[in-house]
Amino acid sequence: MARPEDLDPVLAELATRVTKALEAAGLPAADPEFERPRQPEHGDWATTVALRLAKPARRPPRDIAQAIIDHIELPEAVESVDLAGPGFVNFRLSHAYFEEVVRTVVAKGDAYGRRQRDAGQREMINIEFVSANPTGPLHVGAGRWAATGDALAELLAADGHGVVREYYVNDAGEQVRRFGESIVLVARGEELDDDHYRGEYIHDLAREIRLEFGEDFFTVGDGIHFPEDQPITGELSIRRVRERAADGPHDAAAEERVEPSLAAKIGEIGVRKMRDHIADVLRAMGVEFDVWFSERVMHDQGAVEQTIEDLRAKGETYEEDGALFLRTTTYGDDKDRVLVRSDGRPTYFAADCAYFRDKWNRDHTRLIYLLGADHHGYVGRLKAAARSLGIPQDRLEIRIGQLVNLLRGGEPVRMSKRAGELITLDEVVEEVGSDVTRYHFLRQSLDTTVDFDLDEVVKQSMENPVYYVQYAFARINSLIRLADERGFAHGELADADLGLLTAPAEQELVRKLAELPGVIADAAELRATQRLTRYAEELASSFHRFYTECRILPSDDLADDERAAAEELGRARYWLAVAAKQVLGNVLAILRVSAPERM
RNA sequence: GCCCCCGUAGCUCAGUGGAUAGAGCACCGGCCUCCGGAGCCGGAAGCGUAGGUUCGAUUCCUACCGGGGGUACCA
Repeated sequence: MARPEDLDPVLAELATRVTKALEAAGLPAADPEFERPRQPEHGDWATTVALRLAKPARRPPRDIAQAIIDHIELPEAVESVDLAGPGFVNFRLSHAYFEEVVRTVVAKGDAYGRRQRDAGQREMINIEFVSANPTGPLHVGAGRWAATGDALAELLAADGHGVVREYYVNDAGEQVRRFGESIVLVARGEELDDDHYRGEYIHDLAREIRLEFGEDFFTVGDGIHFPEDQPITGELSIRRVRERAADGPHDAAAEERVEPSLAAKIGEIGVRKMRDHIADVLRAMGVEFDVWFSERVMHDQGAVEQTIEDLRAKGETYEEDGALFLRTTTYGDDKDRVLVRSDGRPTYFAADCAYFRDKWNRDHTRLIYLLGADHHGYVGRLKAAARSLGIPQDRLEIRIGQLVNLLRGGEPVRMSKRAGELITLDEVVEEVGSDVTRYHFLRQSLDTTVDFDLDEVVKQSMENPVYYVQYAFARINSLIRLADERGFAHGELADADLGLLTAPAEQELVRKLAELPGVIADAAELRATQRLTRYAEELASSFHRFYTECRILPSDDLADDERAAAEELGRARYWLAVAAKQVLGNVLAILRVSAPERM
């Protein structure tokens, strides 16, 4: 957890003073950890160091706390200190401290809350997410990884790290051939087998390819020539998709039905189209990847073979029954994994290893994988593979997110084999919007299974928390707009007397503004986007209360003697509102949820 | 069988060792002469069970109960 004293010089100073007080009181040295008390009556910061010290010092915690209080020299920004409960030492910050917060927010602007790190503290993080196979449209669950991965990336950047967003495209191998074969068979009007991809989108692809390349494309076979630089264009209209048949036994006969090279070629084209479509959908959700990493290119460049050779040379492999195994059990995996099948073809796991090597060689200091719970079984072998390749254990981080239940009116949307109707992500985004979709996913912990009820999300859209937050933002804008229209003389922040902000609602709001740096640091460290959405809701709530209780612009019907005071107070409140807008805007920017001027 | 996640208010979820466990929805009662009522204020209601560690456990450990997912020379 980020230490508050690393983020705030005042806290750092206070930590020093506590340490000195311990020394002056003849107590053992200890790290004074600070936390924010839940109850406002308990002050702004508390340390539990007296409770921790009770045992080693063999004195009652309250005595120790009192000794600290007796010996401490308070920094100027700390107004008071007191002893409470079993031995808490509570500190209350001065009003001047919070006035400074408002000034800092306005001065730093978009940078407020973000962390600057020294070169030594700064990581170069690669975060891989979504990476859905480009053999079909994205389902709703992928939306969760899109929203969460993207916001986490933004959060890590805000925490001062370098970040690369990456999508691994499985565009090689057996599944591409099978995908291409599915398209060809559909184009020829032939029956599909159980292990073929099926769905309206396969028909769409077949139709499109026919339009672009001609009817012969599906019948000529191996002899056909494909110009490498042929532009692939055309709108893909994917709507209702029948679920592809899965889990079927591998049917060797299916391989003979379409010439392998033709199937592979068509599959390649289909994959490119699907990948473009996926990129479009993700873009509609505000997600832009820095790297689309092609598995096929990696194979073409011999990186997979090279990696297998490296592993063999390092003595991490052995042969058995004609297959080459990687000894992943050495590194805690349940069983050793096949790198090269007995028929000589490398497995996908071999490609995963090569991909690891490539990523690590790109000078990242940390590799984050965001995977769904359905891939939980891969974690052991991925970690083992990374270690086999010499990637330090603590540099690879695999986050498992629980799955999304797609519901309609409280009933699960069936995903049965043939008849099941699957709702794609682009349909959802189109129907409920990117902001609602993202926010819904970002609000929940990765450890929680999310229910995404199409009816509820649409029906409740007007009472969705995202609107509560956006409404607060729009409301502040409206206020500032109105101030301008009325010619309210808000002057410069430097001239405003922020000392006038003493009402409870004002204090609460300013304190909330002061929390942002810590919230960002903790959320980034815990990889927990829900910390930010909660904070956004709390901040919006604080603003709404402030707005309700505190008149900002002076009323029209004031006597002259009241007017001057009201305007003075109004100026201070105006700048508080400006700071609130800045902070709320900064949070929404990290979440990549829009901050509307009006709604 | 083994592995992972979850069990907190009527419902959906926050809270990864601290003080009186918090939001939203739903329910009940208040607040519009003036800046956006998509708002504000108040009320009722909860840590699956049993042990353990600790000054202190919703949080960490063990067992059990209940729900979800995973356990391929698949891709």
